Formats: sequence, structure tokens, C-alpha cells
Amino acid sequence: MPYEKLEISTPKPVLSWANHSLGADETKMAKNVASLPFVFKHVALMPDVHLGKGALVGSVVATKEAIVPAAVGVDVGCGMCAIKTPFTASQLEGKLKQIRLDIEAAIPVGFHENKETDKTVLNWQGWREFKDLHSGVQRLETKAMKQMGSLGGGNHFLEVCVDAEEQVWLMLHSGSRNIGNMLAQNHIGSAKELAKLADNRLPDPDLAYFIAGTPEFAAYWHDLQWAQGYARFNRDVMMARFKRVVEKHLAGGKPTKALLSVNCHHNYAEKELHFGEEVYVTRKGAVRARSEDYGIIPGSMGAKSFIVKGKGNAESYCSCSHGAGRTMSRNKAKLQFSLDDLIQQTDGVECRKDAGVLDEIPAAYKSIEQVMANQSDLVEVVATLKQVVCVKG
DNA sequence: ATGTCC
Repeated sequence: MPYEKLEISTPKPVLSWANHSLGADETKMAKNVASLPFVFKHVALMPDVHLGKGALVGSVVATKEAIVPAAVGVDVGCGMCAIKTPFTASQLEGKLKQIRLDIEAAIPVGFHENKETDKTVLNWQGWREFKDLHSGVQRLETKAMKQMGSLGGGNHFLEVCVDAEEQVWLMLHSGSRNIGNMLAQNHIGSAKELAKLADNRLPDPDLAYFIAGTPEFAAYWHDLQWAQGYARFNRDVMMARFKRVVEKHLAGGKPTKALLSVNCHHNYAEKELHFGEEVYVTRKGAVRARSEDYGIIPGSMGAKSFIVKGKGNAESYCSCSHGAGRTMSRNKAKLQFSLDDLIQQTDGVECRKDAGVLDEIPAAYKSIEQVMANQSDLVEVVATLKQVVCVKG
């Protein structure tokens, strides 16, 4: 399905790949962003678009000579990692429960962190730059080290999946933990201070921005790129441990070679070339999908997930959706559904089925199949995955 | 999302 040009009166057009119309709050948010003077060409909305803070989750905002830190958000570098293993579904038989318990033992989830920092984590080159980070986060170095290789909470998860050819995949969703959050919050605060001092007229205080060439922009950009690197390596560390757990059960502990590896951000900003111009591209709940890019689009805990390859669609700034997108808030989901609903909707998945994850119930999300149909001009499907084990943060 | 609400 191609995009629809939304009838929102702003200086810049808003192109939407969603097949649903936006609510009043969502329309206002799209309009606010599209009215910023430094927005490039147009704003692109992915098919899973929904309300966020400052900017819509599932939006791609390209900007010239400026950036909006709140549009990137606080979970800097949040994204997905997946590997295709040489194992097949039949090898998993009778082992799911033990695999799940071993994943939980190997990777701290929720508010837990690593007790010790192993060599792989200590050798990360990013620690050498830690002293150069801004906004006085140096006291958080020990915590950042212990959180490297930990999942976090919310909708962060680890899954063992099986594709249509019965091949086993490992997949996980996580970000830059507390350190990325702290850096982002500090810079968002600094942008708001600057806006107040300059008496900027903003459609939303969360759209305070930094201008390229200023020290504040440079400081934010530096910390942003660092946090994105932290998030990517965090996923690599967890995936290595995850792979070892599965190898222990399926290969007698022998190391195996992944048949395909993907590690993509869906909450980040990058300098890119679009329509012949260098721009800052903020993907807030969106994945880069140039023709050579692999991406991961997860469904909810009872639904399918997709490994995709980009089609390099220029109008979308070479992007695609980051998931199914919520249809209702976490609070509403908790009120509307029961534990029985959750048990029914996650049938066949080895996972938690308690009140603590009720807000992640599949029915609180859009249909991933519909979302995929809406972006057939943005990505092609490489593999369709169904989870058999799901560990929630 | 977040040592989850100083």
C-alpha cells in the first residue's frame, strides 16, 4: 500500500502509511512537528503510528541544521537483535521450560542488573569515552557497566522463535537502559532551558530543539551517538549469552555459527543523505529500510514477527514500522482484559501469564498482519517468525 | 523507557 497524504494544513506535508485515520491528539502532534521551520520536505508516518511524547511513535522526522531531543525520546538506541540459528524446531521438543529458566538465569531482566562485569563488557571501547560524556553522568559509570548485558522492563523481551521452514531464531528487544535515559533527559531539559531563554514560540514545549553549530547541539549529538552504541552493544552481549544457553541445550555446548544476524535501532537519529541533501533523520519507533538493510518487526507476545529487507523507498526516508503499535494504553488493557484472556491469547507460548504482563496482551496491539500489508512498498519479508518461548522484562 | 512514586 502506498502512502496517503494527510489533509493537515501545515507548511510541510504529512505522509501516512497507516490505514486508520489519526485521532485528534495524534493529528495535533503530527501538525506540531510538521510546522517546525527546520523540518525537511515532509514528515513520514509508519503504519503502526500512535501517540508519543513530543512526536508520534512510528514517525520519521528529517531535519536540516537542527534536532529535537524529545523526538528521539528517552530510550535512546532502543531496538531489536535477531539471529537465525542452525537448529530446527524438532530439536526444541520438551526443552522449552528449561531453556526459558536458563535464559532468565543468564540475562538479568526487569530491574535486575549483572552482579559482575565480564571481560567482553569491560573491553568495550565506549568506556574510554565515558569521561567525555556531558551533563555530569560520570557517577553512573559503574551502573552503566553492570547494566550492559541486561534487558530492562516494559515491552523489552527475549524470544525463541521458529520460522515457516521450521528454523530456530533468537530475538530480543532492548535499549540503552538507565544511562541512555539519563543522558536523554539531561539534554531534553537543556533544550527546554534554551527555548525559554530565547523565548522560542513552540507548538509544544517538548519540541524544544538544538541548532547545528552550537555547543549544546554538539554535546547532545556526541552523547546520543554514544548511547546508541551502548544500546547496540548491550543487545550484542545479551544475544551472545542467549545463544550459549540455546547451544547448551541443542548442541551439547558446542559453539555454532549464526546463519544471519540483524541488530537494528528503532529509536534514534542519524545523519543521512535524502533527496540529494544531508539531513538529520530521527526515527521514533521506525526502522531504517534502505535496499541493503535488514530489519526486525516484532508482533506482540502471542503474534508473529517479521525479519524484513528494505526496499529503499525514498518518500519514507528509507524506513519501515518498528512493530504492531498499541491500540490501547497499558492502563486500559489492564482494565479491559482478564488473566483468562491472556492465557488464551498466548496459547502455545512458554511465557509468563500473570497480572504483571497483562498490559502486553496481544489484543492491546494492532494486527501485525495489517501493519505488514500497509508497508509492502517499504519492505519485503525475509522470514516469518512465531515465538515458542518469551521472556518478558 | 527509567535504581518504577521524594
